[in-house]
Amino acid sequence: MASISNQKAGPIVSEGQDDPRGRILSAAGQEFAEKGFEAATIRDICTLATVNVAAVNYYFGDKHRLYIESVRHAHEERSQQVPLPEWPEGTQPVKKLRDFVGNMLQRMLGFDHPPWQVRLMLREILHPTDACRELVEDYIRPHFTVLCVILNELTDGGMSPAEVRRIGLSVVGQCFLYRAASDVVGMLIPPNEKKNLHNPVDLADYITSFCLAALGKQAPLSVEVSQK
Amino acid sequence: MASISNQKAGPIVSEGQDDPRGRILSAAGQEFAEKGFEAATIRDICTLATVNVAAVNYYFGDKHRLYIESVRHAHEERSQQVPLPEWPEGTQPVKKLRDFVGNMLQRMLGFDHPPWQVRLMLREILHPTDACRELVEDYIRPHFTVLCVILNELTDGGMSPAEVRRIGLSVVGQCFLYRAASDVVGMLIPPNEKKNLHNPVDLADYITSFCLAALGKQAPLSVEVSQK
DNA sequence: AATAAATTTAAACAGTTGTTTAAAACGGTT
DNA sequence: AACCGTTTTAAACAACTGTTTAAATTTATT
Repeated sequence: MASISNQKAGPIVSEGQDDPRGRILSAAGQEFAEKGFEAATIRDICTLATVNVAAVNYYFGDKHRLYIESVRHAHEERSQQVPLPEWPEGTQPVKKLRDFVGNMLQRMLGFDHPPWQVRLMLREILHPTDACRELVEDYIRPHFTVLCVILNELTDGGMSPAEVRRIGLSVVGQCFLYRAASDVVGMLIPPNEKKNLHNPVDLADYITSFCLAALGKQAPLSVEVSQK
Repeated sequence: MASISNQKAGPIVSEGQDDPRGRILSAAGQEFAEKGFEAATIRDICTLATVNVAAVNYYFGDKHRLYIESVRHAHEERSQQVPLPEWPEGTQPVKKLRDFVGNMLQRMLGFDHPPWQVRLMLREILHPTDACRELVEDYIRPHFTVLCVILNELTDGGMSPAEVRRIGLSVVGQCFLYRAASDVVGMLIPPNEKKNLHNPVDLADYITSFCLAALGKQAPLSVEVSQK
């Protein structure tokens, strides 16, 4: 007879090594990341996952629910791949900020080109769908909160939560540009400059310095010749 | 017989008031901006433009060339809508920077919600296609160059072009986040905070201050209680 | 080994897509 | 009024989309 999953979407359980569900999830993530929800086709996904076309509907119900699961799968994997750093008690806030920025850039930019997990999450950030809320609550907000705590420590609690958040967005924004608009950034600067300066380590040093200087925790980036 | 335009794509010329070409261009821009290239359909575009389905192929050849023209049309319109500010000779670099940031935010964020021209350009920046190169050369690079000149003035030529560009990207990045990730930003901060602080004017003041402080051209944002 | 459930398969479904066609309507010129 | 090229139209095209079907196969349980 027909399968049960037409109504409830999915078999009882499957977490093996070569389980088709996992292969579909991975293939779908890559296709959605590269082409977006509409342009990615179930047939391409199933070919990449070496399963039958009907497998998507059998395991996930429909394309939309597959997409939701793909985004969840992506940020869960990425959380394990690049976990937040942990600091021993008494670590200098300055070091924490530098570590955090380096960690964020590492997670966003990756080692060579960014993994599909990040590109899929990025799509959801730029053009949010139903999957966005969970992504924000389970992935983005926890990270952002850590940053705000560091910034609060750094400024000895001398700023309001709103001010702290605004500075946090300044930190994130500087990193975010290199990820979201990487192609355009690459067109705006000379190729060798991109090679030499635009790597996670040097960028983390620079962005941290920029923010520390703005907060008066470090000498300004520019030697001032004349005061206004 | 059949029309000539199958090979050459487009009639001789049409720049009237109610020309169908212009209506298609406008409708396509809105649809592409909202849904992206794949999800936007020629039929929806033509319905919105109140022309026949075949009009797109008659005037533009195919969907892809219509998209290219739409992006061009978008940034040309936006250049006229929000032109770069002009300063009388001798204007303080600090004021120029503040004006530039305010201008950029105004152009990106718009008055209420951003116009479709900006959202279409944003899509092209985030997921570049053939239309990207022209967008960068004719729109983005000129703006970025102006910013770099201002920053160079501001630091009295005391920085290398590469350093200037990097700081320029810090300025742009802070603005860019509020536009590209506006939904997620809105989820990360309290609603009233978004209303009170996240408008072009206050954001421009803050971002300018942040950068001026980092460059030592203004007092730090945070009063320092203890030096490291 | 036999039975039942779970999974996989090939084929088909109905709907939509971008694009093309050939005829009709339009607008200006002689 | 007749002719011309230009524009607009309704209809059709083939290809592709997500989804469903019912049978075949595998897997597990008795």
